[in-house]
Amino acid sequence: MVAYTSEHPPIFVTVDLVILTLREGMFAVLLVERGGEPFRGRWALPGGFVHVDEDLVDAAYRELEEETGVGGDAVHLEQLATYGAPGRDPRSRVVSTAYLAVGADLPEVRGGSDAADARWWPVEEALGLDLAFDHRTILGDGVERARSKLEYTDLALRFVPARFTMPELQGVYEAVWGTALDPRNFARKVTRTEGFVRETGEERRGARGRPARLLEAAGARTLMPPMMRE
Amino acid sequence: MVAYTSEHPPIFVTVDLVILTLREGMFAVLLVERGGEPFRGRWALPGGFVHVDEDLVDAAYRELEEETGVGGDAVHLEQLATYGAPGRDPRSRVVSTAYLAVGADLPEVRGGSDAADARWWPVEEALGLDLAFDHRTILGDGVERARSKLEYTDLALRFVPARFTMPELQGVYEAVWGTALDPRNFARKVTRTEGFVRETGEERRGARGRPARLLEAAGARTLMPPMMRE
DNA sequence: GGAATAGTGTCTCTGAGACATTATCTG
DNA sequence: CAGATAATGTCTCAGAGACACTATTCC
Repeated sequence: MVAYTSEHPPIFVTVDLVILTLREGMFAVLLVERGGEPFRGRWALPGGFVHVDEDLVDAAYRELEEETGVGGDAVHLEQLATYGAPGRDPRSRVVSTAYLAVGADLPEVRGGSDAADARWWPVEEALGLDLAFDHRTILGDGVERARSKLEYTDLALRFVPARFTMPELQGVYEAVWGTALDPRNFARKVTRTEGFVRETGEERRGARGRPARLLEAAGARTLMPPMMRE
Repeated sequence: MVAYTSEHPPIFVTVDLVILTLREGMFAVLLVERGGEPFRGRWALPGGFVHVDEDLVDAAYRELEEETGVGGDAVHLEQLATYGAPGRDPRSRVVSTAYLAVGADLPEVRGGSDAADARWWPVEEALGLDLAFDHRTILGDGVERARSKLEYTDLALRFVPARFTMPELQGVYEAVWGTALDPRNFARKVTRTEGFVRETGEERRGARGRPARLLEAAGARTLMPPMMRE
């Protein structure tokens, strides 16, 4: 490694966020409509520049809070990948580190500091949009990461509140994977996977039908054996 | 996203490489001894600055070739993660995207353009070194990525030549995972995993003992069902 | 023929997948 | 009591893990 000289010109660094949640049982992602050039009027992932003295993950938390109003504790955040092709931003060389955020029932949003509009999109619809920059690729990678992490980690629990029911948890898997699962096999699998969920002893009453028992996380971060995607 | 102003100062971007191979059956990583400050005399991952008009992955290929003399085709390269804590480089703000490289029996190396020395280290030893920057973290992440990708992808085949024997393949798993495997169960598993390996019809003779049949890759990139790490 | 290395079969157990009925609540 | 929703058990099949001997070569 050599000393810094003009041979190694600086590069702009941004973070972009793939923020996933379940809204009314639908797998959804937050997109913002661009208010300025380039790509004015096109939908994009929320994101922004990294400050000079700011860690990448802190920049991601800051953008997350700015866009959703939700603080870091309530939301799972993990690095996805870094996208750095020259020309991905027509203005200048910009390298972007993408983060995946997952939260339970994140709030409705409208507008933003520097965006014309912002709203939740059903993930399948969002994947069909012609997004700004290389955000279609990033979104696809984020969705795939979430889908595969449902298999072998407790990521599904980030899509539901601290207390949840077995049918709600099954709904997470069904919405994110886009498949139907058998409730008998699902419940058996969840129950027998050591440390995944635990009974709270309480029930959720008041709705139609038989009351559902409330569960909570039991602490395991990785699932052995994993859940099977079909 | 706003326009570029002095509010968003540029940042230096580098790539670092975790280059893994098997040398005489030992799981090994390439480290370079730093010839300049900071961290002069400490061991580090090979890496360097990204050029202004160079894609990140191209910078990684370039560094790989500079350090090992091996071109891209022979080596598997994938992005690992990006490390961007302020202060990780004492000189200025540097964000580094790390890549994982895996090749079969990569050549001996000595010295380098900008390094005092370079050599292959047994991975376990390297993990015990006090590496420069945050390279201990990066190395740990790279090794864990390789270990887990042996389970569900054909990454093991990148550690061996195009034609290889069943005991050689088993040796990859044993060296990288650091565990002993049962040859009967191993061969059954490999053989029954659709598209993993195929017989070439040839044998390797000339060594002591019964000749080993030569196998080759059969094309599958992901293994279903996965190999099991103990 | 001896040393070295490659190659293989069986049994048991665990977990996945297919499948329909009963239980408990609200209105 | 009707409608809605939650909860659960059995059978079959596939794959993992434990385990020891035979086959083929070189010297």
